[in-house]
Amino acid sequence: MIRVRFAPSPTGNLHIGGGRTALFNWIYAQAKKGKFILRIEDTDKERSKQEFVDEILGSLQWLGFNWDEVYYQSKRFDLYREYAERLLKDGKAYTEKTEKGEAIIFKVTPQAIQLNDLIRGKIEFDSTTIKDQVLIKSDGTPTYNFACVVDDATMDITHVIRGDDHISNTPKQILLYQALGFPIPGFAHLPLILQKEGGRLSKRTGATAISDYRKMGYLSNALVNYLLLLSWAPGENREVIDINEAVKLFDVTDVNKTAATFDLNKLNWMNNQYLKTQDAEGLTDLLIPLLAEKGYIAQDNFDRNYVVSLVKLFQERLTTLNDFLDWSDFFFAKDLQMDPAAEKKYLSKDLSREFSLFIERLDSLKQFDIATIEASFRDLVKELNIEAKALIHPIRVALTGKTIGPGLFEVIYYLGKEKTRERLNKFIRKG
RNA sequence: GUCCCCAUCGUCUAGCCUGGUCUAGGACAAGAGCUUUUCAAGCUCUCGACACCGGUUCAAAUCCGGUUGGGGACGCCA
Repeated sequence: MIRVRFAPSPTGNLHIGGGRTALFNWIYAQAKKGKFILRIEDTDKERSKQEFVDEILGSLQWLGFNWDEVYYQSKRFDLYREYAERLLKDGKAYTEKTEKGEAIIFKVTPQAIQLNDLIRGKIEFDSTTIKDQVLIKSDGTPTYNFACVVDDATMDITHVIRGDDHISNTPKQILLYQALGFPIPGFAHLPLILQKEGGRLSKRTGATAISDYRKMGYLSNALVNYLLLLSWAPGENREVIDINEAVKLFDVTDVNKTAATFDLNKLNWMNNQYLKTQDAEGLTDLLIPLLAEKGYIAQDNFDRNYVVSLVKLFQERLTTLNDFLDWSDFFFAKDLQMDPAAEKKYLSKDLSREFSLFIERLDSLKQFDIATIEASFRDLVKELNIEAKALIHPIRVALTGKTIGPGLFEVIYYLGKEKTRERLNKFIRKG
């Protein structure tokens, strides 16, 4: 039975890199029908915060990485001490006193250490370049490397899948496995995700938290798909791939060795791919709380079918969920937000006569549906002997406040006769 | 400074293990066009890479060595 773990430290949010590590652990567990274990590494009492634990758990759930077991290192201090004392008794460790208390330190003996990485192959280290390792700090808390080894061994972790930045921790940990007589798990070191400017992803140059992407309106399955493509490919030039399909094809040994740059452009593209193919009802479910928050709809009293229709109208042009909020405002807001540049460009000219005639036509329509609206409009421009777009653009701006948006006749239909008349009237000069 | 990892279009990658089928394929971005009612979407096309040097070989993107470049680690942080 394969057992993998994701071991975040609750000293900050779950960031892109952590999410990606969680993804590869989770997907490997799924692929091998093993267990995915979550371990909260909260040994640093000063920096660990409950709010971060909640945030990390929430983000993992949002991403869809459900765990089979969860552990907290802060509850296992006795265990770490027990193993440290065993090493002490075996003469493999020694104590050192400081003002604060007594630390237990592991004695590193000279030897060659070989790591057979599942992704990178053989890596050799010379232990003479490694200092003696603190196991238990003088304040009684375990160090990262020690707690990590004791936990991975006692939790029967078979494969340690983690970031590249842990490669240099691995020989230290292997020494501890050997000293404790624990079987050594398989190791797979994932390449790091870099930012465009070079170096690791950092808050300074953009969003790093998984929750940030959620807030910006990215779909979890799009984000996961994008992250999966950073250092792994399903083959056959496939990119948009269902996670269940990916599970069938995935193996950790196929992961790339090269660090990848996080590219927002491609994430945007990916999100659009998911957004436009997603079921409109499901999308509506995601949008409703956001619309309510904006005050566009009342939480418990709104026309759901109407919202679904609007979602369908915008769906294929959305990059993020938030685009819907920004673009569909004119359907919900009482006061139209007018883009001044758009107004200047399309509504400076007096179109009173054209608008009035169009309103008359709308009013006399036997049927108010998209096709009929369009037919009567086409008829009108023919009669006026003007180009359709010469009137379409100004009307769109008058109705939506924008130069962009869905087709005009859909807009009129869903806006309704009343609002259409009202908004066009504002641009009809009396006299 | 020491140790470690990595190296195909601007970006993500396929190919590399098991040399020849690679005048290196796909996607994003960029540019052009088509469509058109704007913006998207869609479709077509264009631009664009095996870091460098040497070796092995009849043959190297693919194997080996070095150089350069990039990244990471060297805490009683995790």
